[in-house]
Order: sequence, then C-alpha cells, then structure tokens
Amino acid sequence: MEKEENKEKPYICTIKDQEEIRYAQDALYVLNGKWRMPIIVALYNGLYRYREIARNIPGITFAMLSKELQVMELNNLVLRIEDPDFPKTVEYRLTDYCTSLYPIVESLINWGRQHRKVISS
Amino acid sequence: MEKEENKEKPYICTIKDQEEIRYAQDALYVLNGKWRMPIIVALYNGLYRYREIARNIPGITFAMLSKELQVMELNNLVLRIEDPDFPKTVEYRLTDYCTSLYPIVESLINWGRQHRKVISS
DNA sequence: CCGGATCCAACGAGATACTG
DNA sequence: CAGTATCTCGTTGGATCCGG
Repeated sequence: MEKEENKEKPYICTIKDQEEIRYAQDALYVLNGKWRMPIIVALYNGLYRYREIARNIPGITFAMLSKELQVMELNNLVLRIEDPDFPKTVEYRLTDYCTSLYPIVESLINWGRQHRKVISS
Repeated sequence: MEKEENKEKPYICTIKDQEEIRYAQDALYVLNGKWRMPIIVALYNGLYRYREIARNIPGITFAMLSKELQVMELNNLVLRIEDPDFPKTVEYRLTDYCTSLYPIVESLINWGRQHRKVISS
C-alpha cells in the first residue's frame, strides 16, 4: 500500500467521488469471488439443497460450493440447516442480511439478459 | 471440470433459475476483479486523468490501474484519448457499452452506503 | 446422499525500477 | 505527467481422496 503517495496531494476532488468508490469497494469485499453472486441467485430462486445448487451453477464443483458456503455462513450470508434424518439432508437459506444484497444481483441479471439479446441480434 | 456429473441428471429444475444464474455469470465475467467497478465509478464521476483516478481509488497502485485500463480498453469498456501536447495528457472515458453497466455499479454503491449506516449505528 | 480435508496449479495483485 | 516491465507472492480455484 503506498497510500502516502495518494494522500500527499490533497487535490481538488469532490469528497463524493471518493465516498462512492469506497461504498462500491465495501460491497465488493462482501461479494468478491467468482461464485458468491451465482450462489445467491440460486438460493434466491428456491434451490436449497447442496447438490441441487451445484447442478444448477454452470462450472462450479462440489468442493468449491462447499468452501464458498462455509465462508458465506461465517459472513452471515447464508444459514445452514441440518436435518439429522437419514439420508442426511442439509438446506441452505439466505439470511435477511444477504437478501438486502439482492438488488445488486438483480441488476447483474438484468444486464446479462439484455446483453445476451444485444449480442445475439 | 466434472460437468458430466452435473449433466447426467436432467433434474426437475425450472430453466429460469439456470438462465438467471448464467446471466449473472455473464455480467460477472465482464466485471470481474477487484478494481473494474471502482474504476468505472471513478470515470462515471468525472475523473478522467490517470493520476486523478489513481489518487481517488483507495489501495490501487499505478501499475494495477495501468493494467486494468489496458484490459478494459480491449474489452471496449473505456476509451483512451491521447493529447500529443506537452505535458502529455491522456483522458479515459466510459464507452456507451460500459455506461449500460452503471445500474449494477449504482446498486453496489447504494448497498455500500446503506451498509455503512447500519454498521455504524 | 451429505459433505470435509488436503494438496497443488493458476492467476490476480502488489512492489520496484525504469522509460518517453 | 503517463505510463511499462519484471518479479514475487498470496489467494483463488480445482482435483482428488476421505468420512458421516
């Protein structure tokens, strides 16, 4: 980090810019990685079971999903609900906290849909 | 990739889920990495010059910004406008294509702002 | 069927020094 | 001022094996 260099020149910038950039960075910190948002989409659409989720996210492996879900549980993004019956079933749910992220995910989906239309026309 | 395993079971899932997940993945492919979105925010807010941008994105180095801008230019996200005068000045602008991404960035900022409020209260 | 643990490759990211 | 070229390093991502 060579923040010294950045700070040395106070520079005529509107504080607003810096703040918006920081907000974006904060959100990115929570949502970083390749799989976090797709997993949220899956859960949001009612895919709750482990293999169910894995099967519907193109390219993900079980190991990656497992690791991501662990981290997301620690970060309070998902809840893990285990049923002790046999065969063992586990469900994952979005926390309310995570649900508040959905506008971001939604705009992502909308852009993707629009973009698909554009490039295929 | 053990997609074979994923494909083997057609499985009762609504196609809609898969499509939304794919759309999100498409968008993420364009916006991946730690710096792409912050750079877009900076440009969107009227920071056009190289050092101006670097100074206003916390944590970024000149080298990272340089590399990102190159890739973003190739991907048609930014335009590089060089003025041959001395001292040399270069401006970067968002392309229209990139501007269409701004709803995503905006929702990111809004969540970040909201989140800041929540954790500081 | 539900995963976790481990090991390793690939890539992203940063430090540093240098150029026009 | 506006970059580029390497080099290193940590993290992400993935394959494989293991357990309840």
